Amino acid sequence: MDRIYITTPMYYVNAEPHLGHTYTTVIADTLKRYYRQQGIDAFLLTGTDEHGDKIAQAAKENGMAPQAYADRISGVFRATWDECGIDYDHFLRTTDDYHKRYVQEILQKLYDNGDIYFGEYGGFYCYGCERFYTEKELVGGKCPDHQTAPAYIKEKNYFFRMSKYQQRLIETLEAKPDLVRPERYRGEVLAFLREPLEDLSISRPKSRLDWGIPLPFDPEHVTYVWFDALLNYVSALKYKGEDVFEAYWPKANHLIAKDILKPHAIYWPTMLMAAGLPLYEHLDVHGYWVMDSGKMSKSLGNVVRPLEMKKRFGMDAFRYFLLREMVFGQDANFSFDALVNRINADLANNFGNLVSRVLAMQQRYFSGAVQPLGALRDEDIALRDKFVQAEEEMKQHMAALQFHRALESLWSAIDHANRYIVQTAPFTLFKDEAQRPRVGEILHHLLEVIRSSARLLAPFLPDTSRQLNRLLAVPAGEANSRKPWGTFFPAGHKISPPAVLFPRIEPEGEA
RNA sequence: CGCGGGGUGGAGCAGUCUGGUAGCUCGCAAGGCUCAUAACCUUGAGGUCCCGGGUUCAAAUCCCGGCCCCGCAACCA
Repeated sequence: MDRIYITTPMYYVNAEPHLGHTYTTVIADTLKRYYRQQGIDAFLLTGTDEHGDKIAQAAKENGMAPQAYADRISGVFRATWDECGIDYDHFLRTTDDYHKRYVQEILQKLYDNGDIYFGEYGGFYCYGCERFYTEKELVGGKCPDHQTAPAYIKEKNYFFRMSKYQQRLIETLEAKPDLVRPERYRGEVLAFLREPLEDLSISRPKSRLDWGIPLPFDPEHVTYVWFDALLNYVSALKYKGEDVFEAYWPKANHLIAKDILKPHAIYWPTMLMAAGLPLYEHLDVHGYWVMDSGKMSKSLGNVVRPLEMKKRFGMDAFRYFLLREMVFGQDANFSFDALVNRINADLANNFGNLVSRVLAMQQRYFSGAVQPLGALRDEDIALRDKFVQAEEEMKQHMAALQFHRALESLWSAIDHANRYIVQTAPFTLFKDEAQRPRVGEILHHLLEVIRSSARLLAPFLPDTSRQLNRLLAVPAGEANSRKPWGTFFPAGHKISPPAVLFPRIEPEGEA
């Protein structure tokens, strides 16, 4: 059986879930549902990253112990994904015992193999980034990320011999063009690797930071947060069992945003090489959501919180927007106008209204009873083929992570169905008694449209898909039926009256 | 020579990798339908696809050069 292992990053618990976290998690969930539907066994991992300086500081500011603070935020993440209906298989916390043990196991292994050595390091350290900067990297003497002057500190550190694996990593990237996707990020990584790679400092003296995993070979030091966090992708599987690990590693698709490209494209593969593990299959990198109204800011009150979006627009509508609006890999704009526009145009008008008119006619003309089908006419065949075509296109686009195009393809078929109604005009034909059997056929085809849509939408809009199947009275377990067009509904099968799937959102309704 | 993204009808965006009628949403104009969530359907107006070269039978798309805009501040995906 084919398998795929889908991961989100372990979200750093210094902030509560916002738009970015939600996007990554939603595409991960969509992919999982999609692969499952294709008969591919998919395992979805998410979780929280809880060690490090920033967390220790944030906890202090909140007057809490680091663990208590991490417990709270991690709990918010988990509750959020639960509330959003994210179908994850495991939620890892980097403070979980099994994870800590695994990190120590790997550290010991690399130490024994000579890939970790003790050295002295002096340099400009940015507390915000939790990393040292070379003078060359500083911009005007300040950290390019935080615009603050770093402190010069000198300390004994343990180093991972990352440089040793540089050549092998370059060769791997060249041999596997789809290891890092989309292309532009692979290029970025290769560009970075043209410069000599420095060894990675992987420890912090306890005197400076004690909120971390102690090194097994030197309890006076704790593990650098990235070295700790990256190993989660393996430790989670190991925790589930050696058989689970064997089943899913290395069939990993890591989903990340572009800001954490370097740890995932450079640290992580070299760590895997040193640990003697095969590399992941894909690193899938997406862009940022840019707020139309300026920066995302608490003070401006425009922070996008997933649960508020769910409450205000419905989770499926929000998912639709995220998946349809962003081109995977590129930045996209987030605005309420665009969101409302998408919901009204695509979901309420085109699709919701289509379902509504079909079910209304089915109800009014035949009391909901499905009518028998005769020979297909040209327009019926064209309609069916449009959905066959959409499904094929969706398959290609999903393989390329082109969610927006997958949905576009489906909507092209949905548009065709709206045209089909106008062209065949069942509401006119119905006035002629002799034409009523044909009206029954037309509606039968339109019910197939809805059933196909429910199936094709399932990974993207799971709740809507379920609701559609309920309206169609599709028996449990047959939602994914591939029975040929026109053979699914027996004559007399009762369909429910229409329901409003996506209410139109009036512009003045937004704050 | 810091890195990266982008410049496509009034607005917002796809399309560019794998050259071959320039597409979508909104808006605008006219018409149709009345089953439907004032939704749906048809037609129309509106485009030097940033500029200049080059390759080609053919370039928004490939190559070279140039111009302009935007991020790299953050609660960070």
